[in-house]
Amino acid sequence: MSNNIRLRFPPSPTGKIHIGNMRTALFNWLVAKQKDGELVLRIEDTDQARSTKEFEDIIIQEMEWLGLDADEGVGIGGDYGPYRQTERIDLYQEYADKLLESGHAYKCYCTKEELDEMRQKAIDNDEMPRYDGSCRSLTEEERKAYEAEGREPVLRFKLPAEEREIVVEDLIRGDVSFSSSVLDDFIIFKSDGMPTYNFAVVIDDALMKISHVVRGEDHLSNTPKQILIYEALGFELPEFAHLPLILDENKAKLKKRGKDSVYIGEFREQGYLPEALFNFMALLGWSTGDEEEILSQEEIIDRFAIEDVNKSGAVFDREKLNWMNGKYIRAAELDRIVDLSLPFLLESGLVDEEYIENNRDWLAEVIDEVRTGVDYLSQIPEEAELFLTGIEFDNPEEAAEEFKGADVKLVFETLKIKMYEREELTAEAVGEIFKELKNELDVGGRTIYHPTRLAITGRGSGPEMTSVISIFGAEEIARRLDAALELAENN
RNA sequence: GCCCUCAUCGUCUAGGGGUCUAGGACACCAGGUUUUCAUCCUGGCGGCAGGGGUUCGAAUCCCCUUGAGGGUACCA
Repeated sequence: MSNNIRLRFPPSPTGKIHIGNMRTALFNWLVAKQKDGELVLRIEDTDQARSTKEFEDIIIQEMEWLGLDADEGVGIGGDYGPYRQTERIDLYQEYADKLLESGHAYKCYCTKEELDEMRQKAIDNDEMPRYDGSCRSLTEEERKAYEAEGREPVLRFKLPAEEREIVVEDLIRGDVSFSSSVLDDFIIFKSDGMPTYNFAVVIDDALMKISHVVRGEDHLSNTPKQILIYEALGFELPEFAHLPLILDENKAKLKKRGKDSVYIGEFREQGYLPEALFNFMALLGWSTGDEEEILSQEEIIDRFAIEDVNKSGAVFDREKLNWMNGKYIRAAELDRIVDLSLPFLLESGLVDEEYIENNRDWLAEVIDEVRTGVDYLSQIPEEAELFLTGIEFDNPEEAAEEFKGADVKLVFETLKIKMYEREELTAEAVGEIFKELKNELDVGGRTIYHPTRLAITGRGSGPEMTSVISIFGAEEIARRLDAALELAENN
């Protein structure tokens, strides 16, 4: 399947991966899948101070969880490796040398302090902070003198002498043009021997034969610099597409550390379903245009087009994600939801391994009932609690009063009899029993339902009574009814 | 400061000159189902940032203003 369509997702492992990054990965994946191309996972770890292997593992793990499989890259291999930038230094060096030879780059010995001073002075004078090019034409003696001082040079890209327009042809935004005069001689190799982002990204994308560069809008302003490098090296330009950013509740670029965490791992740990997150992320900046928003992976791949992506930023709306996730939870195979819910139940202490072993079917019934009310699976325990613990009234005296009411005993006793009359106590059967109760007994609906619910669940509200009774079974219900009556007599 | 981008209900969006008294989804509100909560169904509230043009006719095209965001690092 080689049609020269190649995309890449190049995260830097300097933090846990969040919604913003993953949405970019998703869009790249979608284009690759749809155009029958390949997706490359490249790790941009040139920031030695902040990159860690641990974060790299997290990225891979979370992509896998969401089903965003790469065809090539770190952890997978391929013909264009290595795929970690720190393992590609020789390559960057090689192309940097070419630039040096062709006169497109030069060594700069200015220290960070000198640069900072220069920048500050410019800002103070209300001028644009740009590198002044003082090392542009150093003599051999000056160079030697600096080296004798022990200064480690950086490599700077030399801007074209003549001012010119640099046009980024963007699939989403159309042509965006920049004047070279707003750029300065930017650094392509750091003094620690690492390439800078703008340089490495060009070398990698070119050498890895990337055809489509799909990335966040925050990279748009850097693109002209990269285009200059492509040109200086005689590389062919890829297609560019700059995605709108995902914003936080304050409409600012999503931070790695916000009020509400947006790390992918936390969504997983809270019991969000990967397909729900997938669906939701796809709709951040893109839409099919018609009314249905619950879309399968296939439908999304089928209908996605990078050209249809929005230009404006999208606020991450957790409410909508919750709604969507709830939909998916209700629609999913019960078995799977049970498997995914068990760890939460275990953690809550409501059940233990042995209990699960012996009561899996019963737990499945409970979970099935309770899943209608949750947004994510970590909410299962609190919803399931009333099925898994004994009755405890918040206020026993008040409860007792409720049970002392006229006809309550009659209702309870009749209910018991009718339950035992049934072969199978399905929710439908219980429904019929309640109807009979209402018809045969001369009591109001409230007298039937409210005390019954209280006696059985200890609460004033909760899942539907017919389901609760069906799930517990006649015997347990009878016990609870009796206990309630007893409470009434003793208070 | 300078450069770039963006601008439709609170939020995600449809809309690419007339069919828009602007459609859908989430949230919210009301009603129905469930004599509870939730689910589910129905209905409602709510928006083209402002000002100029162009045009017989602008949410749609152009300009300005305003606002928001991004970039301007030996971060990526």
